[in-house]
Amino acid sequence: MTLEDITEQLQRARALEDLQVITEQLRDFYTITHIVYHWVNSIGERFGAGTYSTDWVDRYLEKDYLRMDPVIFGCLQRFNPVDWKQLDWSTKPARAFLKEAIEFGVGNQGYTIPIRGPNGQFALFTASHHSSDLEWEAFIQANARDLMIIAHEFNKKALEFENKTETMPVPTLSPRELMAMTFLAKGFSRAQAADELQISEHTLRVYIEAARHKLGALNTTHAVARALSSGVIVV
Amino acid sequence: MTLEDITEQLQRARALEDLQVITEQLRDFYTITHIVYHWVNSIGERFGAGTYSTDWVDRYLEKDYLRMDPVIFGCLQRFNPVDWKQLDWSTKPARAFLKEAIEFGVGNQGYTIPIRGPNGQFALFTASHHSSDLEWEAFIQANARDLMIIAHEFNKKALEFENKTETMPVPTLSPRELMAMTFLAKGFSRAQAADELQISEHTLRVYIEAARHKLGALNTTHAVARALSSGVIVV
DNA sequence: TCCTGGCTCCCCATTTTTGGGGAGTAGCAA
DNA sequence: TTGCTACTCCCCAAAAATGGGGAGCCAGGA
Repeated sequence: MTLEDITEQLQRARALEDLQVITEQLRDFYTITHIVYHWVNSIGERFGAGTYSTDWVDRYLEKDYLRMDPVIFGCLQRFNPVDWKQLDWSTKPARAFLKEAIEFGVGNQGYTIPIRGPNGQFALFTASHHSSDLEWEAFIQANARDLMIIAHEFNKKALEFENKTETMPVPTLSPRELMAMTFLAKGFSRAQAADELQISEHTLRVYIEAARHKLGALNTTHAVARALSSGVIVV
Repeated sequence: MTLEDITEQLQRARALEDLQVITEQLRDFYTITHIVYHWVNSIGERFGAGTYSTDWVDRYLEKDYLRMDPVIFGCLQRFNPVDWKQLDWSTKPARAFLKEAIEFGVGNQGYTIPIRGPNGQFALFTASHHSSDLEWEAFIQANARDLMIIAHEFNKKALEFENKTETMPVPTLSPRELMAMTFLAKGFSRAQAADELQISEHTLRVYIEAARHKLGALNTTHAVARALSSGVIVV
């Protein structure tokens, strides 16, 4: 089975289970210990496909390691893929976590690609292996680009699956409504925003209300949050 | 000059001007009309390197086309690169905008890759050309992967430059502060959020205030907006 | 033509938020 | 031990936001 075969299969994937199978194929293709795709969607639900043992996944969730995993933390602040060696393992809990991970069969080497989608969607694609630093470096050097492309294909699929289920069409705000929301997002009070737009505060209120209703928001803050995370406005 | 030469040069780039030169080299290498990298950083500043005429850039900024450009709008909601033909050009202002863009020398075809970095950073990498649909499709088919890798290299550099100069370090919110902001972003009132967190509303207020100060925000809505667009919280 | 949508203005009372202040607990690290 | 940070609770008065209502003007599409 070649890499081309696998990516083709990835593009044909129809459900989450297919992604699971593909992580296994990739692991075998590269003859490494693990391939994992881990995804936090726009409403905070988590989902993963990968070759970690279920014991480890269960333990990870149970102990809420998400909150202290240096890989997650590092990737949230980075754009580039990270080799695990680059991360900050200096704190005690971080080292304990790493030790436990290795006991559960995670490789001592790892390379994780952060992927970001619209609406704050965030995902990680990880390759992990038991090997020496030198071997691992060579592996990364040789395969970094392919891994990145594959990671993106995975995320494409994950978003595709998500969109099938729920999508609220993004409402169209009028120019004044956009302005109003933008000023609010910038921290202006209603009075200030009205002043800036050279209209009465009462009028501004009408826009905010209109925008709120269009966005299906419960209050002004919610409306601004929705407008921002749906990309309707940019601050 | 080969593509390898150009990417190597990209990796050696030291300043924004270097990126400008590289867009020109890429344009010539692919023999297309334009290559543009456009970037909105975490504090809303805009920056671009590319081969568009300065006339067009000036006009674009002057008319505030950012707010109605379907390319921007489409990319904000998508993960995949978009061919301009897929976008929604049905509104009148959108069509007028396109017409004007073509008059100013922008190609009738275009392919734009959205790129997202940490802290809500967002960038676009665009290839544009004057050509038939078929020719363009072939070009994209042949070069999509390379373009994506190049786009990522560009963004890597841009983030590198940014970090050198100014960075308002992203504040670290405590778990409770994060919860508070998250509930507010979800549209909960303070009373509801406090209820949800099983604490008094007074306590919740302390968190909101603390988060506000850490985020340098003028009011709650502003704080939520900043938390969202800096990626501190995800709703 | 009529009708819709966008823009503008005004009133009311009620609820919510804000901006200060202070004070005690627990846990972790130097 | 002595800090520091996170978490929890409380008071008050002033400012801001909310949720209804109504009304007129203009432009563009059916």
